[in-house]
Amino acid sequence: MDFRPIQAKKIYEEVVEQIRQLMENGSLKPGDKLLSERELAEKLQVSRASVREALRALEMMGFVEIKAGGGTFIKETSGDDIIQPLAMFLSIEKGSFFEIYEIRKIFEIAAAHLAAQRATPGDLARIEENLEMMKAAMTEDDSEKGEGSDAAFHFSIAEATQNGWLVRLLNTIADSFNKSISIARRQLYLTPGHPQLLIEQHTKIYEAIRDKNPILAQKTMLEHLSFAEGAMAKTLKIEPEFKLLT
Amino acid sequence: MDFRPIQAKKIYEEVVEQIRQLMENGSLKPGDKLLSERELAEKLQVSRASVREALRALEMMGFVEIKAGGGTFIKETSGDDIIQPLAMFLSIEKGSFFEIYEIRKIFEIAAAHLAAQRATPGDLARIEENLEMMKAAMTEDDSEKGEGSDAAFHFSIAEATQNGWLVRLLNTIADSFNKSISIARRQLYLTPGHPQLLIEQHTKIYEAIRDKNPILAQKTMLEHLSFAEGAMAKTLKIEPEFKLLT
DNA sequence: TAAATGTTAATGGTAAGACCACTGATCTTT
DNA sequence: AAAGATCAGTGGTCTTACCATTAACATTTA
Repeated sequence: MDFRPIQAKKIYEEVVEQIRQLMENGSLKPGDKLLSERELAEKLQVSRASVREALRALEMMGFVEIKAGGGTFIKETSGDDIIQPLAMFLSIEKGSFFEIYEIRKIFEIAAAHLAAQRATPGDLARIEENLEMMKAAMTEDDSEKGEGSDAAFHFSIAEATQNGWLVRLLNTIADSFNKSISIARRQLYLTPGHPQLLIEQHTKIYEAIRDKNPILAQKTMLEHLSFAEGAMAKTLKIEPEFKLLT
Repeated sequence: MDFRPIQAKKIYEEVVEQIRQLMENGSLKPGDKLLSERELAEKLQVSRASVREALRALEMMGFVEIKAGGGTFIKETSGDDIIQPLAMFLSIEKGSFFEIYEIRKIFEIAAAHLAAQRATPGDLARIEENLEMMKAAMTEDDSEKGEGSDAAFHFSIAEATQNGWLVRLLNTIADSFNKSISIARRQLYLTPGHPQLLIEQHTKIYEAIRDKNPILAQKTMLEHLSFAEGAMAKTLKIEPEFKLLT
């Protein structure tokens, strides 16, 4: 006999699917207000609890925003939050320091390369601005400001690639990463001589991008990241598992 | 007066947070069985519905597996599914073809580079095996088998990097991507002359990795991906927004 | 008139109880 | 010992009820 299993899909998944399709074909646009939970339950012929579970799932994935007492709305900027689960995972998963950092290196190197090809004058101005802020932070001996402008520097380079997805992914990885090793990162700035080195490295990166030299940009970025990796690994007392990306 | 707003965190978020912390500090290990929904509700002094909403969220993010009638378990291989929302997003978001493909190129090129440095004899054997399967698929004119072995070929290269995270991320992106453009992908194999070209390209990639030549590996991989991108864009009638990654 | 205030209906948030289908282990029968 | 029946436990779903918040409307007040 050629029987096929009876459909046993969970109800909330069906609800998610229907809403997803409405978003896909454009019937639901960002900002739109969804039917109330009670109305949805009635229309779909399911309990309100099932509708709620579906909306929870969509909320976690960043597709809708639920306002208590107000209603449920299709979220405007889906995309940034899509990767929230990744951030959560990074807080749990231990011992993959070099694996994650390698991925970050892959992204950042590519970003530097692309930025050198595509950066607009406005992009360059932003990058330089962040670089100047780093220098100011050093002379003021303000390590917190230093870290902030450092992150902003890398962010502005990612933006210069004109690839929104690259910006989102790189940011998620870098943010989660910086959080999970904040101690080592702090140490990176407090070690005598390091601030000057970091500024030199950042300056080289900026100049390569400014001069529209993709190869040099990715080379200087790699040198910078490898240096930071080594310094932080030292603080964390970890040994690299294999040869670094070159 | 200096009042601060009362914390009005949603209950299910609190539940998620508590479970997350238990996973983070190791009290909950992969494979462990969670308390039943009813027990959790009693221990946490919340309703079962709230517990269920929390478990739904954890399920969507791939941290737990819920078996009807069996129980809830901490998932073994969290990581593959972490990015499921990404797959859903790709089905909604239009017009980011080149952005996503660029990210895929970044990953694949880096993977080829690293594979050439780190591939073990076993890795090389697997890569070659998939290459042979592609050739067989071509002589048999089996386009489905061709696509499958093509994906397997790229997967085995990613595995050869010895970086589990790279494998996971690249797979998620490549899978979602291939699904969303399955028509164009099919066309890629049905166009006269293309199968031979694809095999030539794959062979060059394999040889570069085998000869432990990272630079050549990433060059041949880029050529291959750019060719595929151009062919698929033609089918989809899309024009690149900017110069391709070089 | 216009701003502040009170009212109210709708909405999401939570709780409690009930029943069903499925799972897995135990017990019974063969 | 193997096969089948039994049964307690679990997630899946539905129903009902009440609370807290929101936003729109109506009212009062300066």
